[in-house]
Amino acid sequence: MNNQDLRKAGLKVTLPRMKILEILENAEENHHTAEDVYKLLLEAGEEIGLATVYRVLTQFEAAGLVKRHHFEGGQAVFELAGEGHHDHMVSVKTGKVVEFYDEIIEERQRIIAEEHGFKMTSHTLILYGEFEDE
Amino acid sequence: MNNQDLRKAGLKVTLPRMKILEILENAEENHHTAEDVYKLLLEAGEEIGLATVYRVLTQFEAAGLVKRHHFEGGQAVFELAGEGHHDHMVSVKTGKVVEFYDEIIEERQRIIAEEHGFKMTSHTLILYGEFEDE
DNA sequence: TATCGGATTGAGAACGGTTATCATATACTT
DNA sequence: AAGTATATGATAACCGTTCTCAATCCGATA
Repeated sequence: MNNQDLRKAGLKVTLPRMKILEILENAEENHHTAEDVYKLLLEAGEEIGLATVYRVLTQFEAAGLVKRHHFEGGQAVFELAGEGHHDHMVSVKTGKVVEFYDEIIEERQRIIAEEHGFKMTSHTLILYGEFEDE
Repeated sequence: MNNQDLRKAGLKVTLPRMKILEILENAEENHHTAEDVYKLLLEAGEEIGLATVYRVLTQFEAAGLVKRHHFEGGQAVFELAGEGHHDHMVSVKTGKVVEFYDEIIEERQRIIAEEHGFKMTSHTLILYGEFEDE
């Protein structure tokens, strides 16, 4: 992910955009709230405004570079959009997020949608609970 | 659903609580935002405050009488909690909601959770799209 | 490389949904 | 019917997010 990707997305290459991409790529966790990203940038010594973080993340989302999820808790979380779709398992205790993909579930969803005359454009499946080792 | 249910839930039987239950039971739609309920009550000539609606719905939720869902769009929606669990199909065009249940999906979720050492306590599956006849 | 014009930024105000505050009104006990 | 604790309604506060707008930056052009 680099300047070319930004340009391809129709976005000027600016410092805030590059820095935010950098954070999303190099952070330990894959899923961040806007405020997370903002704080990480401040800690890294960058001068950036929270509004810019929200704006840029929204632009990245529109460009397909990141995905936005609404887990429980009010704040949206963002992740770099890799190639494939996946669903999420979220710890209600620690917030830890694990991704998974199950073709059987995907297939059933398509079938159910069709049975209901429903043209499905997206879906979200989130499992809440806690990991046994936490 | 009646006064006994409220008492059983540890809630005093008050006018606002009864009226809100009534709305949830008799409305055309199964899924309502707090503001929906509020407006329906006003239209029905009731004097009630929005704060009360939120409070009561939250209490109902805690008592297991209603379920709260976070579909896209920011506002939470509430539905009477019937016996069984189900998932949702939401029209991004009209907001129409259809419920469904699929044992294969449920089963796969349990298996996947187990495979990840994850103690699942709840889950949400929402399909977004539009119905062919709308 | 210096200039220019439109896009982007940062600070803070504004916003929408929801929750907290608090004085008043209302259920349930005796 | 009276007393007491709980519930209510109006409104302020709250929190995450978006909007506003003057100042700044990017990058196409000369």
